[in-house]
Amino acid sequence: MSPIINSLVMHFGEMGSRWGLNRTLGQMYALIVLTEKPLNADEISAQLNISRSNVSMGLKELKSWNLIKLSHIPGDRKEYFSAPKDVWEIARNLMMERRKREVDPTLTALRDVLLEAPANEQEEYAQQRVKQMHDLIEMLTIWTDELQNMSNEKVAALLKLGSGLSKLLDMKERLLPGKANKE
Amino acid sequence: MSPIINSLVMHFGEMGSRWGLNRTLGQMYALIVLTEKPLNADEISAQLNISRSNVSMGLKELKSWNLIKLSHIPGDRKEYFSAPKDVWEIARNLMMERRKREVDPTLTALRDVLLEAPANEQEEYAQQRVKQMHDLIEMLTIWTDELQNMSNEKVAALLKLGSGLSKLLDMKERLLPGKANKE
DNA sequence: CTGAATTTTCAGTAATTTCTGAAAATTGTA
DNA sequence: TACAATTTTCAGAAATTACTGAAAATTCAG
Repeated sequence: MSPIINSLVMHFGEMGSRWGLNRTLGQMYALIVLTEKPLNADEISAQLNISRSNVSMGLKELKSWNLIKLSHIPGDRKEYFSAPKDVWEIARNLMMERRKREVDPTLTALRDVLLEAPANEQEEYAQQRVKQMHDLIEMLTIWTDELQNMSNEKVAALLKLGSGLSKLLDMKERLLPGKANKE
Repeated sequence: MSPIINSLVMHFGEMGSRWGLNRTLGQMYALIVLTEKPLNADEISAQLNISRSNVSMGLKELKSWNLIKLSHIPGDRKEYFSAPKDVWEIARNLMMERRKREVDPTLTALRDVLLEAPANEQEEYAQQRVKQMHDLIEMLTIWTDELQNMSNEKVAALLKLGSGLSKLLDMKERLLPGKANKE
């Protein structure tokens, strides 16, 4: 493996655990993303020195995250894997899956709590905090939905706004003062 | 512990591991956030059935995330802990710390790779992908900086935009077509 | 200062997560 | 359909991470 690719594979291995993945998954995905031609499971297993079965489990996981594409080579029965060529697509899918795993269950739990009648002072306070959290998380959720549906170009434009964002908000406020937004 | 609080403590315990924390940390923070009066380490230890030393380590971690506030009660030598009353502040700090741990090191690693001269075809392809990732992550970083510096009200307004966001972008494009934004 | 109260550290243990090899299941071709 | 190629599953082993109790360090009132 080329030194550059190797160092990135190592790095993403380290980071893998900090993101919801794990070391092997991070390494596998780095290798797949950085390699131009699709790889089969044996190649991945050999390059990363991990067992064939571990690769199989890793690929299953990456599939469930929608992070890899499957392809075939004529006359070869093996399956070949590659990453979307578009980093935006990768980022989108990552965001979506993380939200599904990390945020959605909490939103549900908070909603459930809000349906209960508070039994005393303490619970009243707790519910008030739960309400705040719920509202914040719900807004974030709506936002990420919005990002999902935007074109790459539009998301890119939005991100490029950077510090212009604040100004844009002010402008909007001047043009459409206090106009309520529906979701 | 009240049933409502208990169920949330359990839930955040579960989720703790999916976020960069761990079970105990999630439980501790849920308890602190949902309890109105500041808690001391012994109370936390008792309520959650975890060792005093574990609480100490957890509090150290929560401090490093800027998630808790320290206070004292006159005539009591113990330290008391509470969460910011403002969920935005919590969300902000969480975002900042996660970025520091999960994104910044990667940005650095990607930059380092971009400084190397590609040795062959493979490396050339890899660098091209690294460039894409780098640019995307850098934009995200600038954005989160921007969010850090915005007032709560402004962030709230931004989040509330929800699906109005897309329209706002269009509007901007009409008014200031193609205007470049500096960071 | 002294010493009791409190907090922190840390080596060892417990719990959890990840990884492997062997076996089972699936796939596609002849 | 039969069978070789390939992939998946899964029980146990290995590695990692989290937790504890005991001891050390710190803090602060007297």
